[in-house]
Amino acid sequence: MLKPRTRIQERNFKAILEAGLDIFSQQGFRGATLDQIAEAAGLSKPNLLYYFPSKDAVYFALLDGLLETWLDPLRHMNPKGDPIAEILGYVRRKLELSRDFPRESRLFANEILQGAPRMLATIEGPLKALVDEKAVVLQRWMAEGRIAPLPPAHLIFSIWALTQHYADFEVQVRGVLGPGHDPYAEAMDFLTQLFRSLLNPAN
Amino acid sequence: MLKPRTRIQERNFKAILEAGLDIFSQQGFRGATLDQIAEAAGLSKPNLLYYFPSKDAVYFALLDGLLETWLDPLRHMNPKGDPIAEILGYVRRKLELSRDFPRESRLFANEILQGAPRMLATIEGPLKALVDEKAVVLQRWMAEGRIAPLPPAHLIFSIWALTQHYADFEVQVRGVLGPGHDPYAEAMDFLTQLFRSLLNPAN
DNA sequence: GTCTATACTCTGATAGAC
DNA sequence: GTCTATCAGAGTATAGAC
Repeated sequence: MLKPRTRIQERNFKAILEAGLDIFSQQGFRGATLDQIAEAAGLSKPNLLYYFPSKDAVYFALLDGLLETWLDPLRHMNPKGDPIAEILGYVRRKLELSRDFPRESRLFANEILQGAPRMLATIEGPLKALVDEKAVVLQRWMAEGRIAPLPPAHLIFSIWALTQHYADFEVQVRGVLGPGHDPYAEAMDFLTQLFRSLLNPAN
Repeated sequence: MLKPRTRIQERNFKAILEAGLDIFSQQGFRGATLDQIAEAAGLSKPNLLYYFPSKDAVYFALLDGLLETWLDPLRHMNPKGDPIAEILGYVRRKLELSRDFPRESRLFANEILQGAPRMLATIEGPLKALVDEKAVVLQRWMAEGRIAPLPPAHLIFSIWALTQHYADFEVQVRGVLGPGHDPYAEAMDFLTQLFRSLLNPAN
């Protein structure tokens, strides 16, 4: 993969990644074609392949660039903060990611749906490690009676599932709600209420 | 599409649908190839096309056959039953669907992720109608103070998101949990607790 | 750096022998 | 009913002119 040096290269490089995100997130890896990506980027197909040596290279570049952004909110959960506030903050940031970066969410969803052929190592490595680390924090909060006792990994799964649903199944959400709704604003209130009652140690 | 008449036709017909489910659910519509499906079904490609006139025909046959099964648990929610028991029963049946038919769940997920090009009418028609109908029931239960007041559509979304996550993101769930777990059994307990606390009218 | 032309492979679908 | 052979089109990637 080329390292961009000039201003034109910089611009084309970004245009390709932007177009790739558009197409890959909607069609999956195999469904996307270089023709579509090149056209969306405003380049010829050979020119696209001047910047990236292959279709795979574009896809990998997208996956790599995204992972950090995606894991960041969980990393950000502070073991020394107030448990409820920290978890609700995580939910909020994760939902904002779904709202502001739905294509990125769908790109991941496609990859996982297909059995994560290109990300299994990441899932079983860094992702599992991060979840395990945060599970310890959650369990301490539970042991101290500051939040209700729950299986920590499944608590994290529930946050992922509920927030990503609004990006990954956006078509369905909007179709079922009909016009005149703001799905993400409504989701924010609903999820706050959901996790408040779930985490309440009195339950 | 051929109507199966002999025993052999019956068997091949089912083999094709079974193989199609395998491949389409993993690769999405565009990613799947007739070669893959034919091989998985133990037939030659031309022979497959003797039973179904096109790739689309196989895909549509799968979508059609599934919709009923998928909507059934929600239909089954009884307006005259006990609210908490009815909703928890719905959660349980939906989770059992994810456990017993994960490929079907992923087939739908793929379709929705790609913008539901072949199912938008169904979503905005029958599916929306069913959700609207059940939303009325849920709102009555809320008005009567038998469950906590919540946006009904989002309550239903949360059931879909939380149960389907275990099928659609199974690779991730298993990868993060590591060996020695029974994701669905754990999910059943967790989701029961989650919806009990969420629906509790005292909250 | 970018384009035209093209090589080569894969894929959906058809023809026709048996 | 099933197979071999094959077509037309789309797809990834490369060569080479400018």
